[in-house]
Amino acid sequence: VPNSAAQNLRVLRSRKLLVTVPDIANPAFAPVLQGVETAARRQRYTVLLGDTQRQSLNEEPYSIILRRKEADGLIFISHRLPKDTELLVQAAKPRCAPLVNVVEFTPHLGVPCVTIDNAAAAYDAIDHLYGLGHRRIGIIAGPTISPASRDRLRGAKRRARAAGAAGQLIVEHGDWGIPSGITAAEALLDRSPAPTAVLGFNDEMAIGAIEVARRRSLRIPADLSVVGFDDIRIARYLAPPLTTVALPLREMGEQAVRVLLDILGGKIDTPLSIALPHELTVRATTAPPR
Amino acid sequence: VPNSAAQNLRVLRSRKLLVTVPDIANPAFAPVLQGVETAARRQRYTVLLGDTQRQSLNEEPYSIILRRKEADGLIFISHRLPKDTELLVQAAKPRCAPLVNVVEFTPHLGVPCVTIDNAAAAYDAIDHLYGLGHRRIGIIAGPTISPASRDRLRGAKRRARAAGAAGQLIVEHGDWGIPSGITAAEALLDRSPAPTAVLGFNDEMAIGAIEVARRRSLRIPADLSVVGFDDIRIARYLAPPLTTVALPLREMGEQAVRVLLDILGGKIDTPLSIALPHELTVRATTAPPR
DNA sequence: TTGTAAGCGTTATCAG
DNA sequence: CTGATAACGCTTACAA
Repeated sequence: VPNSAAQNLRVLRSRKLLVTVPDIANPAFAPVLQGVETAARRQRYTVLLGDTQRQSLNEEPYSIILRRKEADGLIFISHRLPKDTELLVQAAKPRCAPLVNVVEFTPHLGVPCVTIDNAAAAYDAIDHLYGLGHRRIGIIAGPTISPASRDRLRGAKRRARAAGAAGQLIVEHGDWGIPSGITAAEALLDRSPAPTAVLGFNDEMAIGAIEVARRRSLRIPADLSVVGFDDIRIARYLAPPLTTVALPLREMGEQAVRVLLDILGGKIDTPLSIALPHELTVRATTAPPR
Repeated sequence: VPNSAAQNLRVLRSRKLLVTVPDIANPAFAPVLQGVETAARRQRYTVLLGDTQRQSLNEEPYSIILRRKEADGLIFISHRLPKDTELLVQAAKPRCAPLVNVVEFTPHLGVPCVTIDNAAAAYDAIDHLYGLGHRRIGIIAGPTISPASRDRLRGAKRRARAAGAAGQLIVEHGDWGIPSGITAAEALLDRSPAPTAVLGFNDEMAIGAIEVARRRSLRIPADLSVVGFDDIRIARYLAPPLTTVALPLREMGEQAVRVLLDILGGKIDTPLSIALPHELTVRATTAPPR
């Protein structure tokens, strides 16, 4: 059995892919990781894992990994290029640096990304609520800096404008975590008139909204409808089961590996970004308003 | 910036730790991974991730990684030694091979492990239910082959015997996933007399029990009490918030790294296993039986 | 077909 | 203290 370091040194290639996530404990990222891991193993690559805990500071050691050729490429779930990787992008011009974003980016900066059509997805979610008769809708968006969140906001507003009700859309921003969803939902429900429905830009923040409803003894969906984003594993087991925009998370991870290996293989004819289909999954947290 | 492969070849050490999990999407493993990642980075190690999807077949490529010196050591969450690593254990005798188990093992086979006192933890959970007045208790255990599950079963039975009610404990086995928890809970509640409380050996199977209660219109905790294990992040946000035995998952990951690095550093005076404290976290799924 | 040698980028050693 | 040199284990190219 050949020694890995010697082999890597000889061929100048590590057959390792670095994956950085903002927070492993976010249940939406696990399927992405599974997809990455599966696709990587199929191509005889292994996965180096980095958890940045959403701290820019924690990204630095990982950009060093790339520069040390400890990994051949990087797949990152983040709303920004990891610290110090701009250099790599510049250095690789006019070709692609071996970086691929999943989930959080929109086509941007010459960095390939694997996403969904975020605007259309949010449009669909709001459309569902309008179809049920809701007009005053609260949105728990992600951080204002997140491209995915911005796109979703754009799609949501477009649907509201189409109904001539853009002013009826009220927005709060969270950080994707449950506690921030709680805070945002409190603010939303304190408005008057209060919204009859809340759309969270991920399931965790939607869970925050459900928690606030519970605390205020609002029945879901009778008194308040809730829609999430992602379709994490427990979404269907919440009480009541969560209506949510399902993302093909696992496949997004697999596709990210494909794109990255294409870049590494020198196939520059790779499209710069891939949008996969989403699907509104209607369960039991949405109903007509009273 | 020095090249990693050359450096590794020169010093015959990769500063990488391989971590294999049976299923990344199990929310209990994420905090363990975070602990491992944090502790590893602190010691300037990086983490190679492997997801075995509970398939013995998928373990093989990872034992090769060790043999190729692609990683210096292995932390594994599994009820068995990964395929082909028995060889490493034998080869290292009488010293420790660089393998450490987290969460799933009990002191066993000369493989160091980081666990909790599983028997005591289950004893405490059953004791809580007895204290509330429950006598007929259903248990959703893990696979019969899992050492952790066996120890928990032993502790639960000890508490039941202490109350002279060992026969009142009824057991079904799941595979740690929600669907298996549903199946097991169905079987439990079909018994007559039906149990007034259910203890799941992880939170996901407990969620399965809650789901069955919902389907049968049993109110929790009025008609059925439920206790889980792990204290995953969403446990406190379930409706009602889940009573569960909290495991120090993150710290278990950190300790596993410490033990592994001690082995790698040749400190053979390392204790062969570490048991960390658990804590029964009482929330709202438990109450006296009607 | 089989075998031999060079060199990948470090670090550690040893001589100046 | 500074600078040349060998060796880590493999792959590949080339010669026998």
